[in-house]
Amino acid sequence: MDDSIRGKSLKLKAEKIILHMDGDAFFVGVEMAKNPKLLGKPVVTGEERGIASALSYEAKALGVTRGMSIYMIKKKFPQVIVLPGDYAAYAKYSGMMFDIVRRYADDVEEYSIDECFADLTGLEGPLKLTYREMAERIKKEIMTELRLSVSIGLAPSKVLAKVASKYVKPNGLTVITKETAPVFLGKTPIEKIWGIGPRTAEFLKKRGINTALDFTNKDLIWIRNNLSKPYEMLWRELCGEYLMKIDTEPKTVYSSVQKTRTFHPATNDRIFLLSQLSKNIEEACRKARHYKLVPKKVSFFLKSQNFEYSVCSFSLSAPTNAPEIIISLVQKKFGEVHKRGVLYRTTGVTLQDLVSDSVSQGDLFGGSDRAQKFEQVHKQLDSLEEKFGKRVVYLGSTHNALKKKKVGTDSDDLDRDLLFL
DNA sequence: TCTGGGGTCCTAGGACCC
DNA sequence: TCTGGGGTCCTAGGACCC
Repeated sequence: MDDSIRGKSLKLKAEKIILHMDGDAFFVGVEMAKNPKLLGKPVVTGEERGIASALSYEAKALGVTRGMSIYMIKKKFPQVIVLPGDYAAYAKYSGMMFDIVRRYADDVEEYSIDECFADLTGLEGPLKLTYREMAERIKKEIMTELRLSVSIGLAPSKVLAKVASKYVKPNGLTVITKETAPVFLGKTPIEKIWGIGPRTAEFLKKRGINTALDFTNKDLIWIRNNLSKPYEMLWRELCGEYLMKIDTEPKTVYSSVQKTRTFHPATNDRIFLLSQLSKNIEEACRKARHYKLVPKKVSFFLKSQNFEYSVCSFSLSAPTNAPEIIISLVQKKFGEVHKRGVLYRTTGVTLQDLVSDSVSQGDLFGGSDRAQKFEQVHKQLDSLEEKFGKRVVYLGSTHNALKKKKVGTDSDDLDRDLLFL
């Protein structure tokens, strides 16, 4: 075989074809699929949170932006239709969307509720379709079966596939190859690259790197000397190397679980803040129990009006997901983060270093009797709540968080049965 | 971006040891 | 008392993602 031909065929074989699919204004898209009367209208979701989480392109055209307060939207744009989020529906449509991609590819990574990656490499022959035709079919099936619009990018690496799917949006289909990449990268501002946030973008711009092409034109030595480890992989992926693997495992393990709550007006009230933390802890523990996980460490924080964090973290002598234990420890440490005269807007708790509860149960030195009794009680309560719907029972220490909740008060919170332990 | 909520990974630097 | 050098482990905090 001629050397140049052999070189070429090896290269073709090595080249990966990665698909990235991104839902267009996904939450709003699902709302329109559920209720086609909304099509063509300015729609936003996020009413329950008080800020816009997704906007239809019509709403965007009016000047509504993501994160804008619902109050402001209703005042300035009375024609906009404001909807509460319907997360169960989003999850359902998300699953159906990914199943359509699975008709074509075995290896699909569900990256977020509205995004996935898939490996199409080598499917041209068996499917008797070009890669572009596969993407076209996926788009068409999602549109006709689910009435959803998506944008797709095809490229030899994940990072380039992300560039491609963003390049034309909504309803786009963009193919980038190693050869054509410079054209696309030259038109992509550096801050639009997946993995480059505001801090790194600022750092790079100061050094004259304004586009993704400027970035790939730097040599690898420069990247290594000036940036941290993950950016080398980013650089190589932008150059067309396939390094970030498709991860098809569904997410069932967490290394941490976090619950936070913002309220307004900001406050310094100890009792109120502690009751908010108590609620955070209850909810985080509930989630940990659901995944049969127990934390070895706990951290909690107060965030001030100026967005300054005061954090406190501590290890548990024995892992537990019984909120009573954790609440009493947080109460003891509260003084370390709470300062007089500072107004706080957010509380939060993170359960860290989660391990399987079966592992910790078998431990002779494991939980105290007290902790294990609480854990038993919560197991019972969890199944009770399965039956009667969520939030049947709250701890007494959480009572204040419900009573004093200022925003988005749903009145039946107050009527729920409270259990004082 | 006048800023909600839930995650992950990496790094610098301290503690501790020889 | 002052002085090295080197290794490991852990933690806090930064930066990023959707």
